Amino acid sequence: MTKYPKINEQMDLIRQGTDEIISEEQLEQKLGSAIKNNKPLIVKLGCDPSRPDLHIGHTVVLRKLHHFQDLGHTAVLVIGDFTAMIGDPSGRNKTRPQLTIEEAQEYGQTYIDQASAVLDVDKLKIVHNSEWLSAMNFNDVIRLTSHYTVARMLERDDFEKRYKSEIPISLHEFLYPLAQAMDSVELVADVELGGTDQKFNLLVGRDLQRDYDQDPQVVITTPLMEGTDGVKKMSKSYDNAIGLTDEPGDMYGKTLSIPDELIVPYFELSTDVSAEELQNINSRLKDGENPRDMKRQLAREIVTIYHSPEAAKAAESNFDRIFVEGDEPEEIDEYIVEKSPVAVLNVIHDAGLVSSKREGRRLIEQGGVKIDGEKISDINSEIVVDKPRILRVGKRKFLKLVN
RNA sequence: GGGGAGAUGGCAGAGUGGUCAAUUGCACCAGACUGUAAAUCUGGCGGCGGAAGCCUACGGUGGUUCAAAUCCAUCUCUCCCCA
Repeated sequence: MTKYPKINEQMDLIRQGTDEIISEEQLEQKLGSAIKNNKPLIVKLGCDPSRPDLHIGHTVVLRKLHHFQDLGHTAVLVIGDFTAMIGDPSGRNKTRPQLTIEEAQEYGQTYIDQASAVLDVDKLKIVHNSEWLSAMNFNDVIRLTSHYTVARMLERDDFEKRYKSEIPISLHEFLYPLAQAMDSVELVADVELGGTDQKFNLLVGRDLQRDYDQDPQVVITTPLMEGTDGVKKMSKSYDNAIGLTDEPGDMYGKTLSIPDELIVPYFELSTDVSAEELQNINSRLKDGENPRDMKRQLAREIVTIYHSPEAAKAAESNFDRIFVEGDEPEEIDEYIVEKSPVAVLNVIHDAGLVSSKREGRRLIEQGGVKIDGEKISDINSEIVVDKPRILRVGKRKFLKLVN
């Protein structure tokens, strides 16, 4: 009669790769009543559509949401279009552009498209928080804010830090956690997921639900993934992210550039390898096997998830050609040159391989430009395109010159 | 409402009349090396130019000066303290 796995089996899966569950007892209770009443749990994940470029760090929590889908529960993705329209000023002197409704909608869709690599979109319930938040009037807002105190707001880590280091905090930023909590009330969420940096916001949801006489949601946080630099958390703005829409070659290369210590965490958080396989990788590393081989496997896994096994294979052999053997890739974009003896500097500039001639000069001076494998040293060098020529700028940029 | 401090290149943060296209660190790019787009070392890191040089730039605008990121006025924004 039951379509749900046993509670302890569910718990095992849920615990995998999570940072914290607040609280496990409540979760078990909720799972129990879900089975008893044959009523799936409402599992909520909010997303910020203002930056729709997802990277594999985002997929950690999406993967967790997928687990709940697998267990038969209702996954709800809340597109934070309302909050995105207001424009989060944190970060300062950026004057972040406020999104229009259309943009927020469009970005939301992009988000869903990318998330579909990890989630079961057909079973996903998607809502926009503008549906209820924009309907609130000032009276509602005041009543909402009265549920929380300034002192409690300042408990939040980043608010506290900003306050102490004299970085401005706008009043409306205090409304963000409340708005997000309102989403939980509106959805009567049983569980809310988020990265560890979201813990505060998620907890506010619990408090608010209690005030609204709801059973408080269980909060589950997932670890933040470190970026490819191994120093900061993964983020597009730190330029240390592996984007879900990255080309296979980029994905593969970026993965190989991670520090060795990140191999296991990456496997754990961003791939679907089994616990046994993870164990295996761990012991191979301990036995002193060349970490490169594990890293290559990791890179293949990742490219396979977002592209295909074939793309992974191609990316790998391409990588070997270029970086291991110093050879050219098999496929190179063509660029048509109009007149035949043409200055190398002009070509690399016109073709967009460098952003300015100044930069092109620097590269030539430093020996970073090659034609058919021959280093160019003279800034005024011209090239005769009597046959296709391979132009290489730096390590990774190639162009086949034709006429 | 009163008083004080500040706004500098992607970020952090020096510089307080010429020697400043602006010290330094991070990030970034290239070269060498390497299992790697890791680490390390070397070079570079506004634009045009072969170069000399020129142009644009230190929150906005206007001014003083032979000369301003630096001085003055004003505007915008931010932080702190007192009420």
